[in-house]
Amino acid sequence: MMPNAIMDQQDDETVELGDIKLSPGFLLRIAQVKAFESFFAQIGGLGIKPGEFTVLWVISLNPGLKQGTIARTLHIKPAHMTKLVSRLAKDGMLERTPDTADRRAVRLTLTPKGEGFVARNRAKFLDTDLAQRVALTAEEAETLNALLRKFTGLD
Amino acid sequence: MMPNAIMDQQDDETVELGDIKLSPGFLLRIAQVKAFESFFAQIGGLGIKPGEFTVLWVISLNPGLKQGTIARTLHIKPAHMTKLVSRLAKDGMLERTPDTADRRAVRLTLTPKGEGFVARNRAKFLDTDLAQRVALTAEEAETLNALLRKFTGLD
DNA sequence: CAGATTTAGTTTCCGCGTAAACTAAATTCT
DNA sequence: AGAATTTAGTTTACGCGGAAACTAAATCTG
Repeated sequence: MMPNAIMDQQDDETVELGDIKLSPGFLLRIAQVKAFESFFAQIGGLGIKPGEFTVLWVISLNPGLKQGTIARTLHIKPAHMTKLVSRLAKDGMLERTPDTADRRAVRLTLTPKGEGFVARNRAKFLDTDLAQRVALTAEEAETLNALLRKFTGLD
Repeated sequence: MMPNAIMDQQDDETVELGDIKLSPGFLLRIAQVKAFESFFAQIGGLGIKPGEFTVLWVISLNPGLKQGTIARTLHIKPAHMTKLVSRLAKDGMLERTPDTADRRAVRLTLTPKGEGFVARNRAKFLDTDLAQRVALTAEEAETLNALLRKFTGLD
């Protein structure tokens, strides 16, 4: 029979990706999916998400920073930042204090609970060794990091 | 006056990020945000999203592939894949044809419209030159690509 | 072959993150 | 100083993507 080209296609799992494997955007998406999986596999039980921890981390390094400044730095949109901060405040991780000089602005500081949480989980979240757990050598991992820093403009 | 440590904090924009700049997960997230921005700046007007184009692309290279196989390959969850494919079908980009042998499975092929769309926008979507538009040299961009491919296991 | 299990895909429900509209405060411009 | 504009943050409405429950078909097992 063999009627048309569709029938020639095997239903096996070998999929041709072609040049899309060269697209930075595509590669970055897949890479982030893997990083996410790795993140939750390692510390899914803690009930906190990458963005939330990052905010706590930045506040711990810059106590009293304005909410908007942090949002801009971490590419978090204002509307989302409001909810994220509310969640963390409700969890007792941080405190909002309105700025005395500019009464629109909100300054953020960690509570002792928040400080403890960051200190305790610091190593797990930074997981600079993620790359090692994949196929990269230490040197490759460092190169990848450096190129990503340059790509993102964080250098 | 200068009452407490909070007041020492300047409200300027210099934010200390510390070791989080070494975290692959963090770097990947920022990198992907940038890639997204670049994507929409370049072709936002076309009314299609990265994931959608990628699916069309893969079907064009593998006509008649099963929906689930594509989803697994591209790390798209089944529930999301259903909606994504429905959208593309409604737009007349692709056709679903139930497999004759396995009546649960759905095979996907592009319509002429879909084929034309992929052919026409191929270059814009692959944008291998994204890296160039940032701070990377051609060689660095290639290294970054190679490391991401290895990291993601696509090599 | 009948019952149990697995597999493909869909539907329902929900949360995250965004855009748009809004409030309030600060700043700019005559 | 008073009106217009800008800025900080919140609220509301919504769409995307995911988890869980579900349907239907195929496969496995005794």
